[in-house]
Amino acid sequence: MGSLQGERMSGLVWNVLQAANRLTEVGNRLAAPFGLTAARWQVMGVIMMQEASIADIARALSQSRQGVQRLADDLVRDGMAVYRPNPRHARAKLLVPTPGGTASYQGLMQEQGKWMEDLARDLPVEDIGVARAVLAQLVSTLDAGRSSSTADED
Amino acid sequence: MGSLQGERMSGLVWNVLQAANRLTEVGNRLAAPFGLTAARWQVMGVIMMQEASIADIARALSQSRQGVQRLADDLVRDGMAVYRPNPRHARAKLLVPTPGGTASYQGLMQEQGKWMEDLARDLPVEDIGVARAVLAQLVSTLDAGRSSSTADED
DNA sequence: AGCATATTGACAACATGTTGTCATAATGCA
DNA sequence: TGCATTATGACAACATGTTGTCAATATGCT
Repeated sequence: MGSLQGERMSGLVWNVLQAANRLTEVGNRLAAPFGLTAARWQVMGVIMMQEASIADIARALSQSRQGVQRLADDLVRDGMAVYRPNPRHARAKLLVPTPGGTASYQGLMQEQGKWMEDLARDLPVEDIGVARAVLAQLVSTLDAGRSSSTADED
Repeated sequence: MGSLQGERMSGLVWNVLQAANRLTEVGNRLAAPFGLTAARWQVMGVIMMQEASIADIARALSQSRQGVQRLADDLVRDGMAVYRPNPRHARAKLLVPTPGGTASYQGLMQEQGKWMEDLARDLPVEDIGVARAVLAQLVSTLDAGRSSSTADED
């Protein structure tokens, strides 16, 4: 029954999940010295580009507003970011990095750069490209399937 | 600063994390009709091969005993598995699937097979192989780095 | 046999994500 | 203008993972 194609795909899925677990774990270790976590780092990444409301950030990360809300509150509590009034919306405050948050983020990005070069050293350049294309296609297919079955979310 | 190799690697990491999120989400939707979740499905997968203690399962999945313990208790509560005395260890009970759990798992695996074939349809066979190799190498490198820096865990 | 060490399960605290529900603010259309 | 719809934030419940701690059980070595 199980087609050869299907078997290979199952193996790929397993590799993806394993890799994601490891990457998140290392990401957390990398971020800890800067007072950040992998998840908060992601949020900082969004607001470093441009100030954004909670809902904006959630959309940028394909996550729920509620989850991002808690991360944002944590960042504010830790002095990494602050809420600023939004001239275009009374409730949707804008989250912006503090100077300290900016410094942490930039230091962390520098560490991440070194880490990425270490990881890339073991892999053929062209294979990385192929892997990216495969995963991008996979994400695209999965997203397409989602929008067809459920028309609304949140 | 950021090398080209590093940039490509960062992109790959982002693709991996995105793909893992989607896969887990779809996995949960797939498992729900069978009274399972993606996480419990994984645990069932281990004990379908061979009865195992909580610690055995945790090692097989590279997860913490504590996390697996809760999933196992959930499976037992839902009638998917039962604890059986371990002749070789007074405390380390063995987790084994019930007939109902076995039926759910097998039905789910059949659904998964169809899903995998759908996903594989969009992708060149040889590219899947390359992607798997890249991710396997990545996992290997990440695991190697972990064992060198931290000698003990748990 | 006896004791140090490792393994295991239980319990607690926490980080990260989800969904559901509600109230308020913004928007668009008759 | 007024009203239905949408967008947003807040709060709660839950699923899944982590780490830390403790007690009980095995195991191995002298």
